[in-house]
Amino acid sequence: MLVATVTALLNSCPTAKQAKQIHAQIIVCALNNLEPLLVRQILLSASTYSTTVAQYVLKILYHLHCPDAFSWGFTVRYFSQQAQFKEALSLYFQMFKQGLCPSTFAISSALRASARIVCRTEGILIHAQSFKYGFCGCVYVQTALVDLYSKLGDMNTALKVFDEMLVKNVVSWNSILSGYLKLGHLAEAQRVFNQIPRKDVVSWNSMLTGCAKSGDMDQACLLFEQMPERNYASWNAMISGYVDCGKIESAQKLFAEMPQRNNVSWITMIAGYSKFGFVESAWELFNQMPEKDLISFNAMISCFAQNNRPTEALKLFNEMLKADVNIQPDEMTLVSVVSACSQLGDVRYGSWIESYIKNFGIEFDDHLVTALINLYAKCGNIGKAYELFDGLKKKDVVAYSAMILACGINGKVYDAVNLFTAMVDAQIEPNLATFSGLLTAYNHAGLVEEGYQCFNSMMEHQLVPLLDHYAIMVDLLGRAGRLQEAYELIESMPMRPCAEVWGALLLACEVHSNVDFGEIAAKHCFELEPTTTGYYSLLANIYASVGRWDDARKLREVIKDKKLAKIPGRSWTEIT
DNA sequence: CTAGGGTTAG
Repeated sequence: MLVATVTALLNSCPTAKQAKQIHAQIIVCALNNLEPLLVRQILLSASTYSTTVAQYVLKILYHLHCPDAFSWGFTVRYFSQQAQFKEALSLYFQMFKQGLCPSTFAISSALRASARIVCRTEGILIHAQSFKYGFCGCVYVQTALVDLYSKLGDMNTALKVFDEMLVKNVVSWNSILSGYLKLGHLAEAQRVFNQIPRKDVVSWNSMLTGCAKSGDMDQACLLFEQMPERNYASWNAMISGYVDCGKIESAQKLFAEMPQRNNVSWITMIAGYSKFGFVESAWELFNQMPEKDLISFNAMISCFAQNNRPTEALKLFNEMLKADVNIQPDEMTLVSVVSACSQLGDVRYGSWIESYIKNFGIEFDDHLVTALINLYAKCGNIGKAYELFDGLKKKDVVAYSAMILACGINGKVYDAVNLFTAMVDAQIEPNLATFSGLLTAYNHAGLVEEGYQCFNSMMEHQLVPLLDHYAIMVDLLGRAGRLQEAYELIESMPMRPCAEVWGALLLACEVHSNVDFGEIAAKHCFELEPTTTGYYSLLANIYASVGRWDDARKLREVIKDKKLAKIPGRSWTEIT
């Protein structure tokens, strides 16, 4: 590669991520035999992208006159430490292809990389190589192997390697412990924990997290009190445990009590608030954060997107791109941004967002593609949605549900049903959202009996219908004119019906000019959402349609008063 | 080796 080409490439690179990938290419060139002086020039220009890369480049240059196994090993380790696991692995295999004998350095780093991104085949291959080169007695290699097999969930092999270790260290103990915890074998983990000769703070934290994840906060508390030393991870694991079991107040209390907070603490709380719909509290914390990083922005953007505040999500996204903040978004950012765009349901966002993704050099991973399916479906581009769906590497329950809904809102009931059948055939368990999509499909097609059957079949999948499912059913029954049944369904609901549910009935009553149920539905809507004038209009329409002009007029008066009373508040939100 | 952010819901 010529200096000019590489330099131009780097200068035109719009994202740090792409720049990093180009670094990787350059480093391979460097190690592969380019003239040192030429490469030096390239690397120095590359190093302007980050100080860590600059430091690294200097070290590489030191060895450059002879790209030997040591340099390669050093490089693999560097990438592994930088959490660039894919790059680390690919470098390792390139080195191997050159016929160079790997060092324990390279092997243990490559194993670490394959453990972190759970590359089964690669990991096992490297294990075989380390055996071939006689490195299986090296503690670093052994420790990495124990961790690899624990992360793969293969505890038999992990234990086999572990038992062969002449010198067991606390890291290998901890790897075994986290292996069992990952599988949810709490009792086994506890047994291992008790056996660890010199437990360190990681051992305690792992055990604590295991208890918290299984919902046993009492045991987690006990461990937290007993542990000889606490670090950030200990406190954060406790906070995260409380958030997971819905005890947001306890989480809040610990957050306030902890001696020092790091970004993980802040983000755990923000995500916790988001989960339970406390958007204002999340926003307040976010603003108090001293050093906001990518993940904190992602958490906050996701909070807005998940709580039906798409405009604020997009606003914050723009905020992070501003020069004074300048944080590069990643796949996860875009997933929330795409979700926000689809909530706004504006066709224009489709191409806007795609060009953004391309400009930022972001990969279209399955999550992002699923979010895009929804976006295109909402914009009515079902063909594009299908195209994306077919291109998915792995179709999971979310992907199927998104596609079923895509068909549902675009009037393709039979496609939706076929997808559902295909999904069940593929042994993928439908969830609540799957049924939302399917019911939506039946609703759009006005297929009452099928919808009913579908609703009732939820029980067969051990699913209890949520508010939304009831809302769709009420809408379906109501539009079909089966108002009595719709009303009875509402009455049979195990949870308190929200305004949306009564609103669906009210709307149906307007369509069918039914005063009796209309009045009941409206009464509930007025109670639940006194400021929404739309419900008053609906009832007024119903009165008008049966000739009760006086009642209709009275309601229109009420609407006028309410609108007047609302003006100050509304204009305020519109300005900001 | 432990702790934080993602997709579906007329």
